Amino acid sequence: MEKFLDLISGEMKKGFSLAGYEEELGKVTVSNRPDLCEYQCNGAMAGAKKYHKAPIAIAQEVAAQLEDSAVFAEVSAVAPGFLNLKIKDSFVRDYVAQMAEAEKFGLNPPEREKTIVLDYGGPNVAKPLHVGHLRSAVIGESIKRICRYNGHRVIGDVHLGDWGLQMGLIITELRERQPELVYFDEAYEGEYPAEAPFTVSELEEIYPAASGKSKADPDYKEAALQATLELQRGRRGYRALWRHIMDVSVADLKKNYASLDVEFDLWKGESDVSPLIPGLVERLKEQGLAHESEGALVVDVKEETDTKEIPPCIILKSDGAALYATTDLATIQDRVENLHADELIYLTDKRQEMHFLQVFRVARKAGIVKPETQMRHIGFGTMNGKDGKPFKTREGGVMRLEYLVRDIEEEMYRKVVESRQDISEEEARKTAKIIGLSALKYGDLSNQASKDYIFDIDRFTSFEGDTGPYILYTIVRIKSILNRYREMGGELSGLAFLDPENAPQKELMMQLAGFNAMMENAGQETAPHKVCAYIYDLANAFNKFYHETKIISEEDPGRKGSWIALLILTRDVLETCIGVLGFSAPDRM
RNA sequence: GUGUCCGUAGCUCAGCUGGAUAGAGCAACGGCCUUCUAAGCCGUGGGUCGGGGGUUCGAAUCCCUUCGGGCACGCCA
Repeated sequence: MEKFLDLISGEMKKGFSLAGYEEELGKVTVSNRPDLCEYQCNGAMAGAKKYHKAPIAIAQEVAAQLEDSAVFAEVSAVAPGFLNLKIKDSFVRDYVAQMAEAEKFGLNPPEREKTIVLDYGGPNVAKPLHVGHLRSAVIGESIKRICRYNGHRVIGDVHLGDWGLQMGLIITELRERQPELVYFDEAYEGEYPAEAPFTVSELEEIYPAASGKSKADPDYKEAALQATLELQRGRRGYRALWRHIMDVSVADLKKNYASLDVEFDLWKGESDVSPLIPGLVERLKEQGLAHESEGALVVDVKEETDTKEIPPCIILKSDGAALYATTDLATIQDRVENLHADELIYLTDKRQEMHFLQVFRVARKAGIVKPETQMRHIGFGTMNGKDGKPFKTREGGVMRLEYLVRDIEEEMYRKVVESRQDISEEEARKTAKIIGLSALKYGDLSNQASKDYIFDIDRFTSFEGDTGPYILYTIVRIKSILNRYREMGGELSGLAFLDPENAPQKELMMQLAGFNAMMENAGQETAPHKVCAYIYDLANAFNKFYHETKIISEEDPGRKGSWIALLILTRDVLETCIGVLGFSAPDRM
């Protein structure tokens, strides 16, 4: 469906054209003076210079051409040259009615469907998720859903950190604690046990213990490095242990991500591409891109237009080991060759910008990606506490994601029980979980991803004003009316939209009409906060309408039916939007 | 030091491809529940858009400069 603003602009352009002006001047925007008009066009002022004419005169001529417009109820030229517009009720009504029938409420499919590989998550195995992983998961999940809704094929990859020194550390620590395990017996040739010799919580305790020791004891660190190397070279017992660590850890990670309604299509990691690294390094050497510098193998990525020094991208350390950039390049190769990615999007902390700039340049220079493959790094800001410094627990440590989610759910449970006496324990728990997730996610997503933001649990759980729970509350209100209507024998299908009868109703309809443009834009800009801003406006528009209109008690079946149709559409649009944001609404709250 | 992002109400943030009186939420104060969920609605107060200069008929928005802050700048990820 053509977008609402484009239709209006089209009509305005006709006006400019008929009056003898360039039609591009007829671009219409939403009014920034709602007291004066619904939409506005500033083209007369933009054209004044070109046509050597007073803007107000141009505006008046254009307005005169649009007197009998099927779109505008009112076109007035106002000093110094604004065109103030009001839309015909019937035009708004028709658009909304079409939207209700259309697939995806009139959102157009993309010109070209892309395969996008979205890299978000990035947890290290054997380490619990903490609040630092929250933004990546929440923003990434939403971008994935927004792009999918816009008609693209999106593959989400968690991209585990599963191949580094941390694995060697764990193996070394296990060996100290339980040297009798068969995994450490090099002579052993039989099958290894199916059960892991540790639990998740043990694993989570082992890693920091080992990490601490390696810092204090050089011999211990040497042992860990050696274990890492042997693991990577394929020592049987170590590979078996690694498998256990992965299984135990990934199961736990999946559980944690699931509690956030975050779901990855692929659980790949650094280890998956390690076989590709030797070939990749050879290729870079043969292409003459990689050369030795200060003992390391590097690729220069400087460009003439750079405004700053871009250091070369290190492919192999001076000890010959691969590092972050190397596995990322191998991963790009894998994603292009095996997943046929047209676009690669990475979601990480914005501090990694330089790293991705370097990696992307190497990938381009070496032809690892096609010239038309897009690569983007979306760097998000830090989550700070109320003091403006990186978020910490009261004790000063990093907060585990699990505990954060649990605390928010507890607080929500308290509030749900407080406001609803008739609720069962089970429903209260379930509802608290849903509301808690909306609070957490909306709180994050409503800020621009690239900016740092203040993470304030008290504010997010207060759920007044511009919050997730406010959106859910609005949806629940609608559902409640629809339920009542149905209980009274009302029909939910075959309802016709009528012209809006008052300003709040028209405002609500115009908000709805902006859906497709908003969703397309949010997709192009990978900007979940635009979806948040939209549903907040939409929820406001609905709540104003709600207070203005008694629906259930309305006796005229036509009006009532038309209002119900509007409610259904509002509910569906709101639920679609929170769906792409990554949360859902309960039936009651 | 170089680069980069940011600085908007007491607090948290929108707005930034230039347009009319700079918007929300929280906090403060005042109204609205016999009637579809008051987690709501209506209203009041609160701003030299960090400072200065420039471009423009018009600047929070574009350019320059200055101050303040975050972050990044070769073998971590």
